Amino acid sequence: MRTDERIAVAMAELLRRQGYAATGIKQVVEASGAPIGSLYHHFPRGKRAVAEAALRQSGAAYGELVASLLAPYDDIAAGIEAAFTAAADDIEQTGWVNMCPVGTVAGEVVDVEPELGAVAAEVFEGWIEGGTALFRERGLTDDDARALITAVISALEGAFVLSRTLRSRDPLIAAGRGIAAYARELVADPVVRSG
Amino acid sequence: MRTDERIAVAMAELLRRQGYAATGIKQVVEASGAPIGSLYHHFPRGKRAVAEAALRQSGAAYGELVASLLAPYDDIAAGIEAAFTAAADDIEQTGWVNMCPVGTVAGEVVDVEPELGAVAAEVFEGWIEGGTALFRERGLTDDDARALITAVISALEGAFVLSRTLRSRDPLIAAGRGIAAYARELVADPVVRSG
DNA sequence: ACCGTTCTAGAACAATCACTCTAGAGCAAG
DNA sequence: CTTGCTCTAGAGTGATTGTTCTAGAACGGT
Repeated sequence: MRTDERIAVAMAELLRRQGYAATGIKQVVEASGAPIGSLYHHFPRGKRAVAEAALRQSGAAYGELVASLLAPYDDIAAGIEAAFTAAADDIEQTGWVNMCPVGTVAGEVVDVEPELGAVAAEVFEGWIEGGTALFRERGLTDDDARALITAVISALEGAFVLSRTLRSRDPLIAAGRGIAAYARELVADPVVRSG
Repeated sequence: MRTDERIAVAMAELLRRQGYAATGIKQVVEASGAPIGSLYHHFPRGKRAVAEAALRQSGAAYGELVASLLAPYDDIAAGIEAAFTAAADDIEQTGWVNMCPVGTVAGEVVDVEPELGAVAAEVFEGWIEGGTALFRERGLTDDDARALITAVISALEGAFVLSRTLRSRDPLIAAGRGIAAYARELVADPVVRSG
C-alpha cells in the first residue's frame, strides 16, 4: 500500500471514532507510521486534504458494501432489512464503532469547513445515484427509487448514531423494518410525482 | 435569564453548528457575554460540563417540540409526515442549520468523551420513552410504539445530516414518507413480538 | 459598619494545535 | 561518480487550547 493511502486509511479510522475536529495530525502520523514530513509531502494542503481523501476512500468502500448487501435480493424490502441487520451485527461485533466516517464528519463540518462538506455531499450523492439505479432495476420508477434510497441512507446514518450511543441493536433493526415497510408500499403502489 | 443558562444556550448554539471538539471555550465566553471566570465558577468541571448542560437543555426542548408536532394528529402516519415536513421547513428557513445538537455531538463523542456520550444516551432514551407513550395512546402495542419512535428518531437524525449536507429538503421528506409507511403498516397489522 | 459568600473579571499558564523548515536518504538517468 | 528528483525524517514555530489564579465587585445577614 502506498504511503498516501496508508495515511488516508489511518485518518478514516480516526474519523469514524472521533470525528474531524478532535483528530490531530499527530495522531494520524502515529497511527499510519508515516512521519509528518511525508504527510505534508503527499498532502500539501494539510489536514483538510487528508480528511477529504479519507472521506472519498471510505465513502466508495461503504457504498460498494451496501450495494453488495442489497444486490442478492430480488425483493427490495427483504434486501433492506438484511442490510440493516448486517449493519447491526457489524456494529455490535466491532464494539459499537461506526462503520463509516462520512455521516459523523458531515454533521460536524458542513458549516465550518465548506470544502470538506462538499466532499461529503459528493459521497452522499454517489450513494443516492447508485441506489437509484439498483432500485430501478428492481422495477421502481425513478422518483420512487430515489426517494427510497434517500430514506435508506438517512435512516441508516441516523440509526448508526443511536445504536452507537445507546449501545443497542434496536435502532438499526427498527429503522430497517421501517424503511422496508416503505419499500413494500412503493412496490405495491407506485407513486408518480410531478416535477 | 441566569448566567449559567446563558452559557448553556450559547454552547448549544455553537454545538449544533460545529460540534463539540471544534467549539472553543473562548467562543462560548464571547457568544454568551460571560467572562471566563464566571463560566468556571458555574461549571467547575469546565467545557465538558457546559456541553452536558447544553445537551440536556436542548434535548428537552427538542423533545417537546417533536411531541407538540405529533400530538395534534390522531392519525399517527399523518403526524409523522407533518413533523418531518415541519423539520424540512425549519432547516431550509434557517439556512440549513441543524435544529438540535444532540445527534451531531453524539456521533462525535461516544468513544472519546464517555460522560458526554452518556448524557446524549439519556436524551435519546427520554425521547424514546415519550414517543412510546404517545404512540401507545394512539393504539399501538408497547413493542410497536417503541420500534416506531426509535425509527422516527433515527430517520430524523440521519435525514438532518443529509439535508444539511446536500442543502436539500428531499432527505427529510423522503425519510418522513418512509417512516409514515411503517406507521401505516403497524396500525394495520400490529406485530406482537416475544421478549 | 462589618463579615462571608457568591460571582465577575481577565491576565497568565502549560500543553497542544496545524504547519514549516532544513537536512539527508534513496534511487534512476547520464 | 554526479546530478536531479522524490520522499523521509523530525526539530522547531507561532498561534490557540482548556484551565487556573489572583483580585475585587456585589450582596445579604447581623
